[in-house]
Order: sequence, then C-alpha cells, then structure tokens
Amino acid sequence: MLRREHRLSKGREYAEVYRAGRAYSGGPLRLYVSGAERGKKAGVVVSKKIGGAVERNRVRRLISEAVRAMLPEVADGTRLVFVARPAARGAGFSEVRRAVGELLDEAGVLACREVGDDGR
RNA sequence: CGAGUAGGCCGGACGGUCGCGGGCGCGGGCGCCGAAAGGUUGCGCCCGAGGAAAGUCCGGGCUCCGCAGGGCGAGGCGCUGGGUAAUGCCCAGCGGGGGCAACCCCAGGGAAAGUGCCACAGAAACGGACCGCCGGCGGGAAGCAAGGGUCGUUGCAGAGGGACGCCUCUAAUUGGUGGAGGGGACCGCUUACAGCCCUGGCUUCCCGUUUUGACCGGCAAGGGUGAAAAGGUGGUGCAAGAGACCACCGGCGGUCGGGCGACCGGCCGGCCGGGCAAACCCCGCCUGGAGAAAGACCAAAUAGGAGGGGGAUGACGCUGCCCGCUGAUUCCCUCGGGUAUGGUCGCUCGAAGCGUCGGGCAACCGGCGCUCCAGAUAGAUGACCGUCCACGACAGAACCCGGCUUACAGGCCUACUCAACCC
RNA sequence: GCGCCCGUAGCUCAGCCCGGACAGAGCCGCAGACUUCGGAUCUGAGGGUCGCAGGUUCAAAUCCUGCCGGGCGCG
Repeated sequence: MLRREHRLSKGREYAEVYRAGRAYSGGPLRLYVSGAERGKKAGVVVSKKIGGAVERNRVRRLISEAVRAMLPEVADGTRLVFVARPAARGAGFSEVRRAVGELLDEAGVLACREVGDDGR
C-alpha cells in the first residue's frame, strides 16, 4: 500500500480524474491520468465483479505494490486511477507489474528518466 | 484390525531484504497543506484479521428519541427444571420415534370454548346405516320376472387395424418381387344383452298348516371405500348382536405413593370422545422506536435557495390506532443547485483472555494470580529470496459482545459401541 | 447499516393468500394439412427436480424453517 500522502482520498478527487483525464487500457487494467499543480497521487478501484473481499484485496494490493515500485519515476503533478478489469482476477504480480509499467509508459508520465536507474 | 458414535483442537512453518496501519518513547520546533479547526516528519521498540471475520436469522450492551407510560391491535415463542445481561441459545431431565448398540431426531401447551377443513372413493368424515344379520313371518324342488353384487384389465358379437419365411389367383419386371383376394395371432374401439353368485317375491307341485308388504322393528359384528370408520385381541353371551359381560393391552377419570416439576408406579371405577391448531383461534409468557451515516464537540458560514400547502382549534415526534406526553425560524410536496462542507471524538479494557483452586451431574458460577490482544476511514497483512513438509480449503475486522445457521483442503487427540480373531 | 420483492416449459407469465392427485395459457421450436414453393391459417404431439434441502399433513408448486441465486428501495 502507498503512503497516505500518495493516495487519492476523496470521492471528489476520483471524479476529477475521471472527468478531466485521459484513459488508457491494457491487459487486465485501465488507467485514468490527469494533471495537478503538485504532488503525485494514485488510487485503485476494484469492483465487486472481480470477486469477494479476499480476491479484491489481493488484486488491489498487487496493483499498489507495482505502483509503489515505479512511483519515483512518475512526474510530479500527476493523478492516477487504476481500475481492475475482469481479466485481473487471479493475475500474478509479474503480470500486474508489466501492465502497470506499459500503461504508465503509454501515458507518458515517466518524466524523470534522466535520474537514472537508481530510481527504484 | 475393521465398521461406527460423540466431543474437542489445529487451520502451512522458519529465516532474510523492501514496503503499509497503529501505540509508546526520544529528537524541537520551524516549514508545508488548509479559510479555519486540524493534519503532516525521522529513529528505536512493540502490536497488526477469522473459526467462521460470512449470512444478517435471534438475543443483549451502548447512543439518541423529554419519560420509556396505559389500553387495543400486531408479531414472536410454547414439555419440565436450571444456566445467563438476555434469547428462539446452552445444560440436565421427561415423553414420543429411530438404531443390535454407543447414540441420534422431535415448533413437544389446548381438539368435552367456538368456527372451519378432511379432495376422490364410500351409506356415512363425526353421533352415520348401503349391502347386510335377526325377529314378526315353517321347509324343499322347478319355473318366471325383479333388486343387488360379481365376473370385468374378461368372454360372445359388431365394424376397423393387423405381424406373417402363410395360402390362392394373376404373370405385372426399364437391373428387380408388382396387383387382387383370402387366412390370421394380436391391438385398441363400440356394445353391458347373456353367464355366475346372493337376497327376498310370484306361480306350480310335495310335506306342513292362523295373518304376509322389496313392510315394520331390533343390531352395528361382517363386507366394501378410504390416509383415517366410532377402543384392540380372544372368549362368554344373544333371535341376531353389541364393553352387554370377562381376561390382557391401550386410553380416560378418581385416589394413594415417589419426584421441585414434566412425569412415573400401584389400586379402584368405567368404556366416554377420529385427524388437522407449521387452519382461524383459546391459554400462558415476551416485545416502545430508531440505529455508529447512532450521537457529542470544534471550525466555516451567500453550503444553502425559490414556489405551493398544513400547523398553538397542537403540526412533527414517541407508535399502526386511541389515551397520555412533548411543544414549533417547524413539517410535507415540487423545482433548481449540491453530491457525505471540513475536522476531532465516539474507537476499543471487555458479561475479556490464559492459568489455577473451589462449588455444581452439567451448562455455568465464585476466589486468586498473570496478560493487554487490530482499530483503519477510498479503508492497513503485500513483493522478492532461501529451507522444509502432508504442497496449503473456506475465506478479510468497520461500534462491541452472546448464540444460531451456512462454507471448508488436510491433519491430530480423547471417550464409547458393535463384530471377528489372538492371549 | 436497515427494509422489501421475485425464482413455475427454451422465453413471458397464471395457479400459491384459502393444500386435493393429469400444474395451465401465449410465444418460439417440431410434425402434419393447405400451397408450385414460402408466409399466414388450421390440426397435433412433445417439452416441468414448480430454485435447493429438511419438516408439518393422508396429501405440498401452495403451509413452516434453513440455505442458494437475482432484483429494487431508504439514509
């Protein structure tokens, strides 16, 4: 799980990303991206279509862990919302991490590449 | 060793690196976010989902409704005694049912308070009489008509269909067995007349010699129907019968004894009474409403507005109705706006857990000692690596407890029963 | 966190309250008739664990209890 300062906390913030942001889909996930003045925040949405509480927690934790590992590479002033699609049911960590990386790359939010590979 | 019954326990383990939520301690406030309230850091130590956290089916605590009131209604529960904060839960027993047994199952009050229902069949579904049996009213044989029953998933008959390596005739053939007629097991349809049995009647004959009608009276055993038929079985008895009487059994009433009680046992009386209350109902007991988005506090207030209607002749609320209580910048509807206005508390120490001693058959209760064991708020348990095994099921707290129900890979322990064999 | 409703033929529904013996209707599909063929029409047959499991009752789609699945509403 991300630190609290890097989480989206209000329903209003999610609605803002949905309304003003762009959407990208790939594999088991869908990503909404919008900008902000400062800070980096991300949220994860897993609906009941995925399964029971245990399975939903499992999917959300895998996504959070993948995002946490890549967060230093994300540009400042970014709002992210990941939505799990039905294919995410029962996915492994490596699969989720690859999907998160591809979506972030496609969205063009990995601005701090020049920092180097010590970012993780 | 095998088959089984009951109860209880565990729910992958260990180590390392990175990461998340909370508590405590120590650096110190600045800075930062915010309109404000308030929030936000680093290091160290400790803690961090379940037996069902689930379903939300019961019962409570807690909070608010001024109190938690009375009556009606509605709902729930229903053998007895106990346990408990309380229960529809648990324990011990009683009664009934099942199992060779250990043991298991049961919404298990009232059917002489009343109403209702019991299809079809049957005379009749609760105070009944169809066929019958007996008496009044002798017996036998033959015939005739009648009533009832049965045969009957049948026979005879009728029209139809019809297997067939069947029969006859015809001689039809474009590389292929035709056409016509007959026989025919069998199949369903129609017919319900006949046959057989029982009952009484009429006629004739014979014996006998008071009266005669498908009548009157008595009876409820038997037949038959049904899930169920008016206590059961056997006997006595009688015109035929019957708890009319007798024995045993079952039920009911009384009484005596045992038990706190449900109930059990003995004796006496006497035979009276179908089932359904998870049908209405009667009796007894229980239940005020809303729910953590409960509720309290802080900050900001153009985050509140417009129109219509009701309201001190009592709105709204406590409650579905009445009484009683409360007592108003309020309540209801429509339109447009907004999308929990922001934050802190409530928030985890509790009918708590573990150990031990004592009481109790047990559920459980009491004493003493020790322990602190999630508390998030878009919501904390994850990723990677290594080792081991039986290769990991069902499944995630959201105010808190006690139960019930449901889901579940695999494993362990204890007690008991039955059967076979060995000593 | 509360409250309510529904599961019956392939589909849409009756029947349930007040239990009774073949569980019905329409549509679709199938077969036959009509037609040169098809449509329409007519005729016929088939198709059901009444969501699941227990219980009450002589008897359960119907009554009771517990589950499963689906849907709706309130704050």
